[in-house]
Amino acid sequence: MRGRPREFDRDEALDRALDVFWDKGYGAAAIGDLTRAMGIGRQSLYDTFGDKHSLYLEALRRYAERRLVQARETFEAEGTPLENLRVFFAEWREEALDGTCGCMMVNSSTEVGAVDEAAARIVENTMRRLEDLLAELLERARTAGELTDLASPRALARLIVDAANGMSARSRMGLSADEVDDVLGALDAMLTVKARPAA
Amino acid sequence: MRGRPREFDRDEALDRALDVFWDKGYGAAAIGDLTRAMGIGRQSLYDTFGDKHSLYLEALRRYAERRLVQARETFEAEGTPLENLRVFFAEWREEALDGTCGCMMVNSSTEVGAVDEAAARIVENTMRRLEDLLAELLERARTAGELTDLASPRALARLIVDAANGMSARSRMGLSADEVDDVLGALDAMLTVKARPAA
DNA sequence: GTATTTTTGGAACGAGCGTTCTAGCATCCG
DNA sequence: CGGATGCTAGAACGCTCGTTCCAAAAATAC
Repeated sequence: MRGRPREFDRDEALDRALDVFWDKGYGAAAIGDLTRAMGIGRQSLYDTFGDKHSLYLEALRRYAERRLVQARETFEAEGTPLENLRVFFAEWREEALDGTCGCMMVNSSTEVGAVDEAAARIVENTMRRLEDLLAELLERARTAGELTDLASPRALARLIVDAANGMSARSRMGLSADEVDDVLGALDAMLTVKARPAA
Repeated sequence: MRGRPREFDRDEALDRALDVFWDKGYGAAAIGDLTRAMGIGRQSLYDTFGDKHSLYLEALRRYAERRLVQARETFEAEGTPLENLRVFFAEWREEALDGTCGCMMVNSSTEVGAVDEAAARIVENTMRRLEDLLAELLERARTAGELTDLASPRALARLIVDAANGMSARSRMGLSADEVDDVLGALDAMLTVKARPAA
């Protein structure tokens, strides 16, 4: 007596919804846009995901988790810490040039960050965890003698996160490869420079 | 036969509207919020500013112009280029710690940047001009021998703009002084470091 | 078969929005 | 004074949206 089974894949539908929210934001994504992209009917959406806000939070959590997992995998791959960081930079570069949507968490923080506490907490936690992961990686780089002593690993991690988020905001207006490479090159040079011993 | 004169100051009312848009964004700022903050009636708003979108663009232009003027004044003050840049950092620090709204242009770029072309153009032009001002300042710092040769003035300017915008996005979630100082300190150390001549 | 569940889609509700219209009152100029 | 303009406030329009209700069809389990 289990009745008719669901015809769509829940995770797949959630991914489609994620794409819509990522592109349009929360407010501008209408239910019609969502059901069309997800390939399901209104009632199925409400039965499966509750309401629009719940669906949004679930998509945002999914996005955040995916980002953290990717960063962790990159940071814990084989290779020196600095090499892994450069892979992270390369991934960041590709996303800045390809996608025109920016980082969904940055978008969320400015759109609903002031009103939606649940979303704000997700964004805040994720950014802090990403900062922690970066700080750990830089700590290892320092131990390995790969890192500049210009600033603490924590400070450098914070600068990198801010630069990434800032570029995400700019990526909406179309970034050239030069602009991205300038920023990444400056960061790279900074991280590896050895200060002159005596002024 | 000129009739009754306007009772409110147009610029002042525009500033109040700017505050509302800055705090709530475009979509979440209702006409009622605007008229209440501006201290005028609905009809006066429409007669004076056209409609909501025109008012928003005018407020955004005002904000952008104000930011550019402030940056230019800071950069062209007495003192060495690097001293002036540090004043810029101090102003940036204060805003990141005091205001919880972030930079209005960053907020605009994520909220309406995808839909509102007029707003996107304002943001884009302003950010480019700010980058240019920073690059000129850093160029002068280089000439004066104050600047690192780790990266070009243009690249450093782009990094600074991205870091500022990224911190703006984070400021919505409440930043501690440590977090801000970490980023500013790392940037400062980077800009002034002299690379070791030989490895 | 029956019972149960999911599907789809139409219809409607209710709320909020930007905007316009209207009417009445206030203030200025000539 | 009269004419013109600005202010206020209420009412209404039209639109979009999220959400719910409902009914009929389809697919499973017993």
